[in-house]
Amino acid sequence: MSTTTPHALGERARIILKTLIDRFIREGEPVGSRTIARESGLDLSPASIRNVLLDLEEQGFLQSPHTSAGRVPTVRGYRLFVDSLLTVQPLESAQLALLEQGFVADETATRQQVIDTASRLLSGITHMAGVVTLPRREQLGLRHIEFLPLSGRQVLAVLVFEGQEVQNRILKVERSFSASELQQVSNYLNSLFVGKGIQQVRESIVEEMRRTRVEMDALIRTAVELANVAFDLPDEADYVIAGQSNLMDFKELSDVEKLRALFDAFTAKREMLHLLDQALQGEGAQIFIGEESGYRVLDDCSVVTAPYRVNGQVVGVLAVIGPTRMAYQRVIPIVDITARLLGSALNLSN
Amino acid sequence: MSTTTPHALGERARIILKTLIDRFIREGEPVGSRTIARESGLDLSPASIRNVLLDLEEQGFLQSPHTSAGRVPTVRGYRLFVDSLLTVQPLESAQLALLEQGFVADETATRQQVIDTASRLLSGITHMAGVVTLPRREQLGLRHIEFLPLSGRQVLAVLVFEGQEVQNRILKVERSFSASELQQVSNYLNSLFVGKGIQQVRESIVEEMRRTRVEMDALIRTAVELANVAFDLPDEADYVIAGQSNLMDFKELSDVEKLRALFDAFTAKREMLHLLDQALQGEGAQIFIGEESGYRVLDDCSVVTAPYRVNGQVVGVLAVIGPTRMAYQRVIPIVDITARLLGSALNLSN
DNA sequence: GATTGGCACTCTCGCTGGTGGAGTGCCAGA
DNA sequence: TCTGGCACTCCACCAGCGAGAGTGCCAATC
Repeated sequence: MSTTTPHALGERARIILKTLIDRFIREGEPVGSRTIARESGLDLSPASIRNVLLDLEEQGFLQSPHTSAGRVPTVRGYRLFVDSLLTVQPLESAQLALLEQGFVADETATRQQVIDTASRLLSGITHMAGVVTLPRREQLGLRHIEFLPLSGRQVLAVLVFEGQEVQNRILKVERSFSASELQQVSNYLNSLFVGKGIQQVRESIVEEMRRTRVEMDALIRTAVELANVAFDLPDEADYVIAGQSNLMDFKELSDVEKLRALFDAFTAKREMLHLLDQALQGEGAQIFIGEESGYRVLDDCSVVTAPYRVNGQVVGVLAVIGPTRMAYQRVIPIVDITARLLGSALNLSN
Repeated sequence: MSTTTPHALGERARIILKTLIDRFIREGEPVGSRTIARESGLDLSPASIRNVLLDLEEQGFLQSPHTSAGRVPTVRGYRLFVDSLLTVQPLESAQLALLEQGFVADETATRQQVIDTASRLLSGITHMAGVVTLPRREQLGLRHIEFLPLSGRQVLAVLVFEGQEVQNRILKVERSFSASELQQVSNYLNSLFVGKGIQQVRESIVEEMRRTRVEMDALIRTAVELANVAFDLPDEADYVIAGQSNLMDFKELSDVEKLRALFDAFTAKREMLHLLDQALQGEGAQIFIGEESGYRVLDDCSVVTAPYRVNGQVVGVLAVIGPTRMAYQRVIPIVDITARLLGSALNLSN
């Protein structure tokens, strides 16, 4: 690369770039030198601004749709903006209130309801799409396990986790079990597993299975076998999305083809889940701008994510999806705070 | 009304109307007299056809977008077409196979999965939006009820219904209960309620409560009170939708405003549920064309519905939603057969 | 009397060329 | 180093035009 390193930008260039992007985010139209001269606060003529703009364009931070149309940020421009130019706004108190009200401690709310609320709030406040992944059970401690006889060769397994999460599974079994038999099985497994995460439970099961071969207690053997089936099913990741249709209002996403591809990706979920998984690792808010996400359908979108915690463990992530031209300085704190509120709402009443 | 009654249409007019609508459904563009002269099989010149078209337009079955643009069916035209002109096609064997494969007896499938499959199949085969309401629990018999102690003042209620339906509810209670206490409660309630529908259960509860005032058995009293809470929560109607984005491909729905309103209605669900409720009453397939539905957002859409049964009881309805210009003769049997297949898939393994 | 060919009419759609405005790049002068 | 001036480019908008499609009506025909 013969271009200078990105951060060799002078103060003036930085101010001009920031002014341009601020303006573009607000108005959505290419910004010309005259506008910047007026708004930047720098006492410079449009002509001088133009020189700087030319530099910025050469360095790949800006581009112009055509010769006489002002300039528009590139992905690289947004990146610089987000990383070092942006001044994160404190959340407006009205919006904060809205969020807090949304999560008002309602002890009867199910996990599903809390998650729905979160994604609806995200999309409602930002006017974009809000996404919340379901808590990964891998990370949640088991509160309770129970097996119930159904008719015939069916057993109902009920797994209760921290964070309001209840799972039912209907198991097909070899022979029928009596209620009291299953009761004992449940008791035994509870004493063994409660408090552990699924991963630990699986390890325990393996260990128990080894032990069982030696110690020939029929009950324990049954218990371990049932547990093995109950915990065998894969831990499918999933998410809830709200406000998809908000995206239809952005003119930069008005290409029907692309919009449709985007919506299809939302329902197919696979790619989105991959992306959101990456955000699970990171610490705080994370931002994927345009092509950075690596998924074609998101080329014209940015994704702002933040992980949320239950019991100190990161169990999921929430995100706002909108056009690359979004008010990052507003969205970032919204996602951040919602993540915290969601975490504590799920912690409640464990 | 001075106009003649709708069915005073002569045979010739009927043939012409049918030809026109068939063609319009296939091609999507206003149909002119020449086209009809060629396709109708009638040995008439375009000029004669025009005379008939004029009549049909005066009677409100057709309209022309502008003076020189051929003609297009009105809602009334479609209605007549659907009610008495249409020749329902037998389902293509390829599609039938697709449907049957989709519902192949998989005993491990949950109710949710079966429903999802149904709506996905509907939308996949028709290339429109597929909707399936969840089975109304009101109509489903109870297979099993169980109460489990959680920590503190929480009790987990598990309700298992016919049709693979399992419901969990975390109840807040006045005092904590022991496992064995709840076991007894569960046993008692099972003996009382199993096999009954929710409505009957509620009646039983009321009756029991009256009895309880006299007979002062603490256990029974507790049981009835818990049951009262567990069955008190409302039976929320809900549905699953698939292939929403298919609708974006129809040029007649390309108005972004309207499309957005439609999508919002799908997520809000309320209006849609009202509409689908109506279809619960009817016998077989039912069709709402354009404004007939009574909901603005559906003005440009038609909805083809059919109820489905579990244990002989109508418990839900499925629907295909698309533009008024849809291939009714194909869609009707698809919806019909899917309804039957869904019903038997849910009956399975009760 | 129903049917038909002829015809004038209407409306849309796509193409063309012209104009005004916005913004640029560059250069010469301060 | 900054600035005013200037020629240039490109888009968006509009009007005008011709082709094409389809109509309604009328007079002629079977």
